[in-house]
Amino acid sequence: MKTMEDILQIYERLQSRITLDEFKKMVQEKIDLMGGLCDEKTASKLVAHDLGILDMMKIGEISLDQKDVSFMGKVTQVEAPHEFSRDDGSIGRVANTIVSDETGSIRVVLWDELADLVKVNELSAGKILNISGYVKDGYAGIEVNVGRNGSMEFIETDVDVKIKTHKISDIASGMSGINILGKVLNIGEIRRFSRKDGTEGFVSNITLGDETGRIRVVLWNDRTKEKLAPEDVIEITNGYSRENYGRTEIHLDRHGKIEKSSREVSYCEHMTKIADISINESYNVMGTVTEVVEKREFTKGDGSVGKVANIRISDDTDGIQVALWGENADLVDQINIGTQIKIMDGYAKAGWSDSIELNVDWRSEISTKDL
DNA sequence: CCCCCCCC
Repeated sequence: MKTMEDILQIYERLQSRITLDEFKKMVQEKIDLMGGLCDEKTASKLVAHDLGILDMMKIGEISLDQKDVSFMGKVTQVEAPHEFSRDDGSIGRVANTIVSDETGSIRVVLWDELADLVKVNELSAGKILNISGYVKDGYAGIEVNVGRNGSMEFIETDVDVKIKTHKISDIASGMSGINILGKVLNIGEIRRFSRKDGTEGFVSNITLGDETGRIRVVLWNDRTKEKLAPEDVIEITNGYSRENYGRTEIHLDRHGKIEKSSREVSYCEHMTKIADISINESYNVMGTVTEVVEKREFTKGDGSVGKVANIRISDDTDGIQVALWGENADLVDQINIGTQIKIMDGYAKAGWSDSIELNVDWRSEISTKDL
């Protein structure tokens, strides 16, 4: 009986507050009150509404267009709560969790008393929750905060969970909850930096590849401590993406996770023919040097000195201008007309007079071979 | 939350 299913589904969200019998009684009262003008399902919704429960959504439907949302999901990740001081001197607590259902995952931020539930391990991975909160564009994308007017209840049911594993080619700027299985292609140095508040931080980059492409991953602080080697297959969880000088990169901060995996990943380098290059995209290109212009120094906006060298390369489809920036400019000292060049992650931009120029910068890799 | 963006 379909109606009964619908009603039970609505009741699921109320079960921590009233018994099923009480609920059915309230539904009947509602029907009577409406003079028989509404059916059981509608009456159930009205009762739920009267009890302060909003229309329930699937996690995949939650967007910044909503203000307040209610949904049910399974806790798939919990982080240790952090303490902070409020201006009035009191100590606040905040805990981040990831909650998932069969349509997706979302970050749920719990404050104070709710965050304490994580501390005492009452809220842990696998628990099913009914959540009402407000949608916020957080630092790492969309999140739901359960504040004063929100609520969180434990419920006794199960939820199918589909943890989405992304492919590198699917990653666009502004995504959160990014999970990828990939192969480590490249590992950069760990750099230390000072924040405005005087504290110290660490950051490093790796390049990750899968069968759809390659992407730069920025590791922050403790994530830089992971012992990684080229060819390692890793699984990254709960990353977020941002755009940096025109290219999308994935960030992993304290909310993210890196784990080594024994699974296979077939990374294959996808090379693009020069004729297929269009602006504002990243490419891997192979070609022969047909022209070399001496490297030049120039003054940047901040007064410091920059270096650039321009060359031209060709393959069997076309030729293209290439700008070698910074340290890459020194490469012109060892290349000649006829040198074979392989560029990974070059970035095509509009050059002068309608041409396309392939930029080789600090995020690119370039190698040469003399025939 | 870091550092490079810029030439002919």
